[in-house]
Amino acid sequence: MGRTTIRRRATGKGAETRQAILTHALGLATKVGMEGLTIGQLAEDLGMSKSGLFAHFKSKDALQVEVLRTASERFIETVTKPALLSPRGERRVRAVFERWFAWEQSPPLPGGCPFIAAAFELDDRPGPARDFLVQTERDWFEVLTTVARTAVQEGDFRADLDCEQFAHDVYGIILSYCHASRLMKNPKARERAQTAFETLVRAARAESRQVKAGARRR
Amino acid sequence: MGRTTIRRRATGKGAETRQAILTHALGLATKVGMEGLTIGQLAEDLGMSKSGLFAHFKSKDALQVEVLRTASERFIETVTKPALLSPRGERRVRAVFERWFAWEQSPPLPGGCPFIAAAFELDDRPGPARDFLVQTERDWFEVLTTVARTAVQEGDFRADLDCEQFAHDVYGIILSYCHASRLMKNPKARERAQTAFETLVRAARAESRQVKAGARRR
DNA sequence: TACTTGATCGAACGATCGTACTATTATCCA
DNA sequence: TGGATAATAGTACGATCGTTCGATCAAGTA
Repeated sequence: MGRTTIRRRATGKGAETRQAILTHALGLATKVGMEGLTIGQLAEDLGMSKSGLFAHFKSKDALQVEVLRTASERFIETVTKPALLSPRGERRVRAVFERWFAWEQSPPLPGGCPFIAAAFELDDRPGPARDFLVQTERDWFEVLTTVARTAVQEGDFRADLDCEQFAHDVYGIILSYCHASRLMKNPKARERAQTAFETLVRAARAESRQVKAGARRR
Repeated sequence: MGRTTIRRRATGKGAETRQAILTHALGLATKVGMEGLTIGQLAEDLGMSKSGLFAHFKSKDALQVEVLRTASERFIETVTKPALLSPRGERRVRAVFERWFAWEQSPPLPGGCPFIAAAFELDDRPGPARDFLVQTERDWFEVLTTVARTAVQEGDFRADLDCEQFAHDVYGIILSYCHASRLMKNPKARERAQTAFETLVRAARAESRQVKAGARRR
């Protein structure tokens, strides 16, 4: 019933190399996918031996999970935490949306958001990597839903807003942005996403009462 | 300047086997992805030798392109053509949307829409497969944009509707449906997609004048 | 029936995959 | 500083990858 976490030293040389591996692996995974990740390629890129690298993780499955875990930690630092510094309500919803683009375009992720790539890669491949990803995406949906619900509580959004539908719709905007931007190389992708988002927010707003001053955007 | 198409017999035993290969490969690709496709696996599944199968395509790149071409042809038969039988206007827009779900859930595609999976798999991998996919997606966007524009011409949709934005938004609904349905196994995925679509259509409708009788749904 | 052509097979290529073992070196603490 | 332990390297394994080549088999035409 207990955690099956492996005892592992948090400090020392090993931990450093391990982090270096995961950082590089994450960036690589955004380009070649999670299955495209290769022990041999990673070892060559980092100038170490296959077996030396492999020893840090005991299987490729485990490596994939650790890469996703690394991504998840960085996502929280890049998107969730900063967004929670914004004032509750619509502004926080906007902050989450904007931080997400900072995440997607950040230099450590040359191929874009690893979760989205993994979502369509692993959706039909059961295993620990897929399981971990699903949990991560659940957490992300909960963030989206919660900030929307907060905006309802603050009176920015309609009381009868379906916050889960709102979260679902926001993710649709994000996904179509990735498609337009990464595959189609459409220069208007960001603009289209913003337009869709503004429409969605406008429809979510409380119309019947004047909201407390300044709660609207800017 | 000429086509680089290879002369190939359209009939005979070879063409039959070739089709059988492509049909099976397409279904397999929806589950394991385009890179996950393997000559050896295909050969074993179809009970033939690797080299015998390989002879039909002269490289894996070519095989991938042919799989995408097969998918494209079936997509047109399953989605585009039937939708064009619906009356012009909003009803045709709805038909395209509905036919797409029939496509995504059709038995030959056990892993869902191959284009969407490929879009996120190949977006960072230049090559002929990616090039072909981009063209296919361009065509699909053009279908979406055109049916929306037709609805404007018919007076169902607002005259100032941004039809490309509409197409972009519809695809966002479709993408978030795939995410919710395939990865998250959310039973409400279809429902959420329909809700989002109805909102989008409602916002696109011409409100200022009474549209010709019966053009509204049902 | 002979010959041509297309379709398929069998075997093998070098490369690379994930993984397992055993050394050897580096690091850390008493 | 020495001895324990962690980190890395070396080598090898069986499997599978895409691909090549020559042989064999089937079909159709003369």
